[in-house]
Amino acid sequence: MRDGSKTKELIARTSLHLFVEKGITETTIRDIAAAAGIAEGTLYRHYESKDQLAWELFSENYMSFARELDRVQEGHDSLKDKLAAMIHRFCAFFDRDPVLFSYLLLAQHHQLKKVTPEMQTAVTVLQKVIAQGMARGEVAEMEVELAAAMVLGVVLQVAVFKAYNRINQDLSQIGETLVDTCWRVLAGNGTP
Amino acid sequence: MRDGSKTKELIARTSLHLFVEKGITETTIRDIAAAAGIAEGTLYRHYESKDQLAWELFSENYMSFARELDRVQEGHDSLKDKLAAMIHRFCAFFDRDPVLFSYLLLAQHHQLKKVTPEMQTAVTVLQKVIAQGMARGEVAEMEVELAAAMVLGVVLQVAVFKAYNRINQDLSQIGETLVDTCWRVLAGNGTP
DNA sequence: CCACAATGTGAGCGTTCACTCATTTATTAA
DNA sequence: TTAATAAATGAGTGAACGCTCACATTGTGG
Repeated sequence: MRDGSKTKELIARTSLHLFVEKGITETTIRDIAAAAGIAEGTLYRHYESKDQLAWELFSENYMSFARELDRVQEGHDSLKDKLAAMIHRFCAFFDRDPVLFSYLLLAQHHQLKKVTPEMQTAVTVLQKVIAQGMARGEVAEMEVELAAAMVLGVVLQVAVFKAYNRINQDLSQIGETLVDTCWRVLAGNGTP
Repeated sequence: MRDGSKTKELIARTSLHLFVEKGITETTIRDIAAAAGIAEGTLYRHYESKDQLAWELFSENYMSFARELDRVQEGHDSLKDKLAAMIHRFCAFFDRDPVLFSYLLLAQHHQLKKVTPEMQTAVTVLQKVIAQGMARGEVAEMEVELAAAMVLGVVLQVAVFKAYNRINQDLSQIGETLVDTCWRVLAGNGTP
């Protein structure tokens, strides 16, 4: 018998590889099982559904991105600059024309409708962050933009991810963690 | 018995409505047949597959958009201004950072890979149009941008449409028509 | 060595969906 | 009226897919 946690890791690595290669909808449980050299049933000992597997991999990746951003604050400037530049453009374009931005992102009416609630949540969070951040007078403009882009960017990414891959998981969980990370980036590991 | 062409039109209208409402992948043949009050088999008398039906509706819509652009050249300036403004922003953002643009549009590596060939074709066409347009010295800068955005925009739209709805139709057909229209816009109904 | 739990297996279930085809119904031409 | 053609029908087909479950295998504590 194989060690349980090793098998789970194997499934995670194999499926992530296939998801990136072919997309989630196009990757079947049979594909994953065959590629990992395990039976289909085994996968369900470790993950309760394909949705959950995909979601876990996806949020893990975004958590490591968030951790990366934390490290940016600790002085790794070249990554910070790179990210800041990217995110600045991201933000600037969204500021200039959010409707066009959304339109380009999703390109179809029914997908736009799906995303709108999450987008509004993101905007609300964003406004709170900016308002409180400004009020406290501790936050540089770039940092607000960084945080804002983080929230907006990730939420939009999640929305697109969901639209593309037809995943039905809830956004609230990842949303909360993102707001936490956002605050830490803004206030330097402090709590709101 | 119903008149054949009337039935085809009914199918077209009904399915377009459902496609816009729910998306193509989420709309089944049964949905369309039920909504139109016909049997499933009837649909296949008029369209050889769901792909073909979706594609026909989609390209029809873009053809009418192209015709709209033709009419712009004939003096309907407010629409031209409106389109030009929209397309200018579209172009400017693409110019500034095509990689980020594509990334935002598609948000996932495997979808990017699918689109790349068509994108390259579009860029080639675009370069030809600009080069020849400039050489002939007849084309205002804005018109080049308009045409460029038209080609790029529509091809990208088609690519996103395909990625979202998993349609496997070829792009070459619509591509040629687009280049034709492009030339007519540039040269005022002349041929290259 | 045995009992028991944890893990692995893969044939098969239930469902969905695009598509087919034998049959029925309507239209037209002679 | 009748024969021939065109259109419409919907039960049925086969394939794909996520997921289950009865059973097999392996590890562990007493």
